[in-house]
Amino acid sequence: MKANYEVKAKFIRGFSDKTRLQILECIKNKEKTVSQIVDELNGNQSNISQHLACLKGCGIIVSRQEGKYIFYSLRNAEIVQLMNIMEAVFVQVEGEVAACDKNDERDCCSKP
Amino acid sequence: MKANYEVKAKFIRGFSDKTRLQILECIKNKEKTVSQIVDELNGNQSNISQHLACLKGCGIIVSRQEGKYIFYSLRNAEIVQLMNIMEAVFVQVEGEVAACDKNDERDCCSKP
DNA sequence: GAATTATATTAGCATTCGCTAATATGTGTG
DNA sequence: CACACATATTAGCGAATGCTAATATAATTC
Repeated sequence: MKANYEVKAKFIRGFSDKTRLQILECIKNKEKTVSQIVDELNGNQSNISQHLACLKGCGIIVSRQEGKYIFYSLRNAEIVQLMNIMEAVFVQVEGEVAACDKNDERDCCSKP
Repeated sequence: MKANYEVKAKFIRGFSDKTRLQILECIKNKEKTVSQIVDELNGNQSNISQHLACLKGCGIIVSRQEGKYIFYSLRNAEIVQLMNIMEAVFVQVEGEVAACDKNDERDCCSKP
């Protein structure tokens, strides 16, 4: 059981950003074009585009072109399942994690 | 269905680092002390300690003290399940994600 | 209680990351 | 072909992150 932790970390990092989580939620049930996503999230086109590239590079989403539109969707059902389990586990610890945030200037992770 | 994406992202970020993934794997089946982990991973004590604090702050692991030792273990069975699913989904996309790494200097996510 | 061992914290640095603004590419339309 | 619209890319900045080395705290042992 070898393990490439670097690459695995990169994969998971795809999920570890608030904007990317919103994008994933946004396209979870239905493929959407970039501009639809930008609209729904009320986001910046460049920013969303970059996050989409990230998610694609991480193997989390796929795209298909239709005329001048590009539709993005989750890669497959396993990704959906993973998102659901993440959510389920997250709600268990949410309070604790949020609390950890409160009392420090440097991030919870590296912070003293 | 409200959603605090900031906090959720922070939770997931706990899993998105190669050292933390190694730590989690290391204590997956059995609680371990800091020095055991440091030894097994051949790591830096300060570094490991900081990552443990991060994982704890993210609600992923818990600790208990026994004399001068502090034992760390995964928070609960759901975390194990999440790790397993992450692994299962990861192996599907591993090749692709690794490839994405190759050809760029800036990170896969933000990189041109 | 001095020395030892185990762990945590701090500080500082180099790198990565996420964002915005500007520009480029590509595709359809008059 | 000129123009509009959809998306991608680039550059640059400030903030977050991960690392190491040094120091602090806490519990243990002699």
